[in-house]
Amino acid sequence: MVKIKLIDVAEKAGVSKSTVSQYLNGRFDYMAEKTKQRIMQAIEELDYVPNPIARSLKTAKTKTIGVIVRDVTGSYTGKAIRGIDDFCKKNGYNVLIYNTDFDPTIEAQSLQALRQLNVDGIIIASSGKNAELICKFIDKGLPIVQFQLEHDGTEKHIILSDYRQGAFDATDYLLTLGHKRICFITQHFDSVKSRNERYQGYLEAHLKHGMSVDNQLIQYWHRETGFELSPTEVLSQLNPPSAFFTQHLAITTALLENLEHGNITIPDDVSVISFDDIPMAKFFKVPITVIKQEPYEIGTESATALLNLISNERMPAQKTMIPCKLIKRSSCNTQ
Amino acid sequence: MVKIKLIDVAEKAGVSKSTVSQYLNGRFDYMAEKTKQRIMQAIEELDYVPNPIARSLKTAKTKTIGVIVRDVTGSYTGKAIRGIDDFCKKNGYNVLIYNTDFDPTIEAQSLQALRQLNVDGIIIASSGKNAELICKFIDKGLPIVQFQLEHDGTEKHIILSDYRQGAFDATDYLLTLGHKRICFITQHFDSVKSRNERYQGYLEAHLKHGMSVDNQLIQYWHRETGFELSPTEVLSQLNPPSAFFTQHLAITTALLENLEHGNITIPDDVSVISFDDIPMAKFFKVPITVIKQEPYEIGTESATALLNLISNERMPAQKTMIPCKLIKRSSCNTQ
DNA sequence: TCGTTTTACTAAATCGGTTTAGTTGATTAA
DNA sequence: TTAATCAACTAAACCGATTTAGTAAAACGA
Repeated sequence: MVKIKLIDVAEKAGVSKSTVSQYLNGRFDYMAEKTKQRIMQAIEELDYVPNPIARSLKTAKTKTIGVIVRDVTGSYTGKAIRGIDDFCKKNGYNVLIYNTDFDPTIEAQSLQALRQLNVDGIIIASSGKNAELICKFIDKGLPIVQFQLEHDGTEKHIILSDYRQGAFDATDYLLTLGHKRICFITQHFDSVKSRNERYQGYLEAHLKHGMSVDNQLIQYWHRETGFELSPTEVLSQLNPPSAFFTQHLAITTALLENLEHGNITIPDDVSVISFDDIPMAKFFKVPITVIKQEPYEIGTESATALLNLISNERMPAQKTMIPCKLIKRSSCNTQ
Repeated sequence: MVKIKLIDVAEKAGVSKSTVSQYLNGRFDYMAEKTKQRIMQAIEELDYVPNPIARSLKTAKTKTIGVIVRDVTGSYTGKAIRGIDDFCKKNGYNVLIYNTDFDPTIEAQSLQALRQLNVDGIIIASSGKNAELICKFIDKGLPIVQFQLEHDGTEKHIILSDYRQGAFDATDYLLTLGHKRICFITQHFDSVKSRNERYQGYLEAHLKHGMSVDNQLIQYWHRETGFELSPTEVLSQLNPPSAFFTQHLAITTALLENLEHGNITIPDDVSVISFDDIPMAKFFKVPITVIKQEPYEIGTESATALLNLISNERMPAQKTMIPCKLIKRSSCNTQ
């Protein structure tokens, strides 16, 4: 198969390479109508498609962006990627995905790899451990948009759920149902702003109901080691909570396992509300009430922001928050 | 930020561009040890990284492969992609993902797009509607590996589950439990070999148990329009089945919805077994017994095959089947 | 009528590597 | 001693586009 190239088109149309290139790039300022026609026809007849590699070499643009996530396999991440990809494809961009598996070192390597590949921009759900590297890249002119998690609040362009509102709604709902002690299970705050925001929402809801929060109600879960204090143990303490509010799906899964293991029934023994929607939740023994995020929309918003950033060099920093939605199912009892 | 290029390295090391290029490509045949050292050091000091675009232009290799799937968001597809990606990254390849949303037209466009991007190869879970295009590309020398679904059996390189064995095991299990009438719910066969293979497995199991199959037991589901005859209706027929065997997750979901709606309980009223594992199945009201596929492994196998094909030009055609595994949960009763 | 613009196009440099065809000096074989 | 071989490099062409600087002819203005 002989690859048709620009010079073939030029010869066929009886013009120079330059003119064909002008045509391809829509610079018709000083081009005779009939020249245009001839080039168009030559392209048509030869079934010519420009070589993006050659173009990239000269323009230093690849029409490709990189996306760094923890794991495409996750339900939030999968949908976010779909949102990013759909928007990018629609705008002529390709996307390269890098999985970090929650490892900041791999995250750093991915950032480096993407830069070496000359991507036009990067969308990253960062661990927060590579803030300096990200800043360095931004300073060097590489457009970067973050999503999913805010860390120190210095992020320039970031799109995420309105965690405060989501956590507020969840807590408010439970308090309205009459719960007095709601156990908030989170990963360690580690100065991750998004985790704190949820906590703020939780606090504000208590404030609204004129209630205070007992520190014992804040419980921690680690990705590697699980719960610091298992939910069943929490329930056997003095003044146990009547509800659990888990901050993401992995915690919810661990919670459900633990409760099942301890023969504790939802919602009779304890109510449960979870951040993140659960696939096929309706078939659960107890369909879990959740705060649903909109990962697909977060994806499209991130991609929109990045492509803007790519074309508009100097865009003002901007933080976009997508509202969460309370989906009532049957894991919460009135008290 | 000044981009370091090959010529900078050459100057610093006091050699020509060619020599540096030789070094980069590991052609040390006639290179003095101290030259090697000097180049190495220059690269080190300048923190030089070759520009892959420039390299691609000359070599006509992009170190990128394309993957065409229906939807990354699916649990099978997501894991398969992870498998492909992990293997490719490990071998210095990047992967571009194209989603078709089950639309053969988009599939064709994706194939064209990937070819225009000069990917080194393509992995595709094809709809079967673009067999000629795929053949044309293969003939033109573009390595292509298929996975997930076999259509006319003429596929050159293909990796998929051993559907016949999986369906056999599922059916055998139900028959052993004493079921006499098992309803097999599938999409229309449409001469898709993988769907037929499942059916063959289903038949063979019956054969083993000395039983015949009633054609009424084969029921159809369409992606757009749902069931031809709803499961509840099937159950209200003369000689109803005592078990359903669904051929993939989307059908299972539809089945469960329909049964719930008709107040039919699993497994008391009817047993259910499903192809494809179900995420978080253990929390279901009735944890569904499934035939689990190994999408991650299918992904890595596909990638392995493709990279071999890319380097070994003429590889013999090869079909790889990954065994399925029966996961017994509690949706099947003894009869 | 002659200089200045404007129009319509092109030659050649460029992007950053790879690769081919040499070149040079030293070593070996006849 | 001299041609042939070999080791260690290099000059220059090339990949397929874009872009800059420039040219020739036509149109315009005074």
